[in-house]
Amino acid sequence: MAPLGRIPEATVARLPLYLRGLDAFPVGVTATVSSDELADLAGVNAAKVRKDLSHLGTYGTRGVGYDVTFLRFQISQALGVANVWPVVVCGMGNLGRALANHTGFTDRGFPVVAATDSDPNKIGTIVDGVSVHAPGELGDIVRRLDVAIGVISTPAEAAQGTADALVAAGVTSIMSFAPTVLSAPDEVEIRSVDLATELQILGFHLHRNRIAGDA
Amino acid sequence: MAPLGRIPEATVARLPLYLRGLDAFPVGVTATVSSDELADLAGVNAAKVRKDLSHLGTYGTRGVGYDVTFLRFQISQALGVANVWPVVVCGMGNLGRALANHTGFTDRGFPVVAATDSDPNKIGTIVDGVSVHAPGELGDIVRRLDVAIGVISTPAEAAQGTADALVAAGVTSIMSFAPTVLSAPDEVEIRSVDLATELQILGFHLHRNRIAGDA
DNA sequence: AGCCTCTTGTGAACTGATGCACAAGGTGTC
DNA sequence: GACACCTTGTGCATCAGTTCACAAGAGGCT
Ligand SMILES: NC(=O)c1ccc[n+]([C@@H]2O[C@H](COP(=O)([O-])OP(=O)(O)OC[C@H]3O[C@@H](n4cnc5c(N)ncnc54)[C@H](O)[C@@H]3O)[C@@H](O)[C@H]2O)c1
Ligand SMILES: NC(=O)c1ccc[n+]([C@@H]2O[C@H](COP(=O)([O-])OP(=O)(O)OC[C@H]3O[C@@H](n4cnc5c(N)ncnc54)[C@H](O)[C@@H]3O)[C@@H](O)[C@H]2O)c1
Repeated sequence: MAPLGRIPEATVARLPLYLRGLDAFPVGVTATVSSDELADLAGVNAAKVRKDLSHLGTYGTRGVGYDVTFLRFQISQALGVANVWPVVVCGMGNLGRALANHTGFTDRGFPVVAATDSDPNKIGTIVDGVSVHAPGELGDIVRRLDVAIGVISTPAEAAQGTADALVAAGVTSIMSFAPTVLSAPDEVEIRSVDLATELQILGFHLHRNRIAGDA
Repeated sequence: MAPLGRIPEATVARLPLYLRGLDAFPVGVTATVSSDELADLAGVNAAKVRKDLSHLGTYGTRGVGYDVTFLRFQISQALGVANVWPVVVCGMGNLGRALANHTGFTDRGFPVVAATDSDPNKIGTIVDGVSVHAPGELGDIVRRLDVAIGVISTPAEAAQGTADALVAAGVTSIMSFAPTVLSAPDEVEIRSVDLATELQILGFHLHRNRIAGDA
């Protein structure tokens, strides 16, 4: 019954999964989906689906389920997927190139519009359709291309400096792959994707099971 | 005072950060670190550091802090970082290549020992020192090279099949980049790294702020 | 020794998220 | 219209994780 109140963080993190789950239904065709089905498609449980959707003020129909088209619209609305948020990739190394070359981002409203790199051999080149600039031009790029999100894929040593430059240019959303802690003002949202840590968490469980197995 | 009880998931996820924070101290030199300092280095707060470390049964010294060398040893012990867990990368495209080429993983005990790809032009080649095999050979590879962790960087359509093959070969730890839900037996630990979702979460906050700003 | 300062370890309150269970409300059939 | 059948929406209990606040312990200084 919440018309448009605050949406819990945990719910926000699942909305994209629901949206993706709805891709299983053809567009334009009238269909309904139950919380049970959607739960399967998104890999969560049905109670969570219902509670999450209730935060959107979305009304399904009791006895029937949710109208797929309307639900898609509601979630898109909440996430603001109609917007296009231009992305700048800082550090066109192995990872940066993979990101820039990835079509899935552009499709979902996150086009990579420019890149920076400190390597003189890369500056001025165009990689996968993305032009590479000197780090010093970051401020210009952000303003000129209306960049909303900065991706940090530089070595860890350069990450904080890059973050500072992004913040100085007015970017308030950062996704970082550098294995280091970044500091920034509170209003800047930083999502740190730490793959080495992910592997270490897997390693922890392997280690624990091995010990348990031996005992 | 917990000697070696169950460690909460949230704590496990932070242990690698503490370990990384301790890199700020030179090895072999005697030094102590307070929960406050370590909190800064890991980007969390001091209370969390103390509670987390208390789960390891680690004892710091009141009035002084934690002995850096001993703490490093304790956390390493808990995470089992002394072990080496061989990794197979499934899908040597943009992302797979970046991962295979990344030295940071090998350094931390996660060497990429082989890869698979369905592209006949890639099968049989060696990319960045990693030999690429046909998907059908996955079982052999896992057994022969004692693979512990499977990375899925295939297109989403091929992800479930790849996961099934990994599980059939006895792999119980999977890190997936494919934007899809994977099903597997309960004993298999799957960590899904969904970059498009991460961006959408950033997009949600941008969207919300934009609305708030207009109001 | 006595005292002061520092920092840990932890009980306890609090917060946010999860999952259960069921009444409320809708559909379809006879 | 009445009844049988579904599935939502939500109140409530529960759980995990976070944060506070402080007593207890350790070192150092006089
Ligand atoms: N490649 C992976 O699979 C992987 C996995 C986990 C984490 N990471 C992390 O992601 C980051 C990038 O990894 P990578 O493998 O692409 O490294 P890389 O060395 O291939 O690329 C880094 C790029 O950043 C550029 N660079 C350096 N300083 C810069 C600056 N100040 N501004 C802009 N560009 C700058 C370099 O010239 C280089 O091209 C690293 O922090 C790494 O630890 C990478
Ligand atoms: N590149 C990125 O930055 C990025 C970002 C987010 C998510 N992803 C996801 O990661 C995955 C890989 O992305 P990518 O950009 O590397 O794609 P890609 O198309 O460059 O690479 C995919 C590779 O997988 C191989 N492949 C196909 N079927 C296979 C199978 N059954 N077994 C083994 N290999 C198989 C293909 O031959 C290809 O080489 C995709 O699911 C993508 O959605 C990538």
